[in-house]
Amino acid sequence: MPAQLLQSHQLKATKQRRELLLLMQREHRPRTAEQLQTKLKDVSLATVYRMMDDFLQAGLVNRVDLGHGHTHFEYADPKHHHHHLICDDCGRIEDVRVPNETKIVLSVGRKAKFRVRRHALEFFGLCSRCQTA
Amino acid sequence: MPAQLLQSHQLKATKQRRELLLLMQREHRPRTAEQLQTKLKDVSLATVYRMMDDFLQAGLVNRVDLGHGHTHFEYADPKHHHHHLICDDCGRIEDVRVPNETKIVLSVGRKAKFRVRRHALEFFGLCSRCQTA
DNA sequence: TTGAATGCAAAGCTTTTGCAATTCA
DNA sequence: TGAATTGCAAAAGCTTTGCATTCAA
Repeated sequence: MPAQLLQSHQLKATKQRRELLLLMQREHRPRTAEQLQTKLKDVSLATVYRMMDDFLQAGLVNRVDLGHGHTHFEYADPKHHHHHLICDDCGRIEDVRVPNETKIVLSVGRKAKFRVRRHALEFFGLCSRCQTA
Repeated sequence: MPAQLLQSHQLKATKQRRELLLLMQREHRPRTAEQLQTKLKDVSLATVYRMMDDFLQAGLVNRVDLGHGHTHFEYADPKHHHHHLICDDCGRIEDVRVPNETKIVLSVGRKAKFRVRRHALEFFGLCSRCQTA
C-alpha cells in the first residue's frame, strides 16, 4: 500500500520511504522526527527530515505544533481529519473533530479572497483528569 | 499604561518589560524575538526570550507559528482577537476573524470534557494577489 | 535592602546541508 | 545507466542557561 501511495504522489518508493509511511499510518499520532527514527532503526535522522519535507509537500502528513519546542508530524488520513486537545498539565493529546469545519474554513477564505490550502488548529488547556486533580 | 498592565499581572515593571510591552502593543503583529530585540536596541536577546515566557504565562502575548522555523509572538489584545492567513507564496500575513469562534471553542471543549484555555489557529494558502499572478 | 531581572557568553537542541556512496526506475 | 535518495558528520540556526551585576519595590 505505501508503495503505491508514494508513487501516486510522484515519490520514488524507496525502502526508507515505504517504512516511514507505513509506520506513520500505523501510529496515526503526532510524532517527532526523533521518535520516528528510533522506531525505524536503519534510517538516519537527516533522511527522516528529508522525507518529511517530501511527505508534507505531497500532503501525506501534517505538521503539528504542540507547543513543545520541536515539530511533530502526523499521517494525514483524509478520512479522519481531526485536531488536537493538548493538556497543559499531563501532556496528554486527544483527537477532536470540529463541527462544520469545512464550512467555516470556506467562509473564512471566501470573505478574505484567500485560497485556503490547509490550516492548523490546536486547543490547549486541561483534560478531564487534570481538572479534578 | 504598560507599567500598570504589568503590575496587574504580578510582573515587576522594569524598563525592559515596559519597553517591550509598549512595542508589541504598537506593532500588534507577529514578530520574532530577534525582530523585537532589534527595535529595542538596549535589551539582550536572552532577556527578550525570558520576558516572552513571562508575558505568555500572563496571557499578555500569544505564540504564533507561521510555519517558518522560528516562533513569532504577538500582543494579545482581548478586544481584537483574530487569527492569520499566511500566503505560501509571498509570505504576507492577514488578520482574520472567525465567526462564532467562541461558541465553537466552547462546544469542542464541552464535548470532550476538556477545559480549553487557549487555542492556536492559522490558515495557509494563497492571498488574493498571488492567486492571479 | 533584597529578591528579582538583566547581560554576556557559552551551551543545548533541533533541523539543515555538503558530498560521496547507494539505490530505484 | 543515471538521476534521485541516503548516511555521515559538520554546520547552522534558534532558544536556553549559568553567573555576576544591576535594578525595582
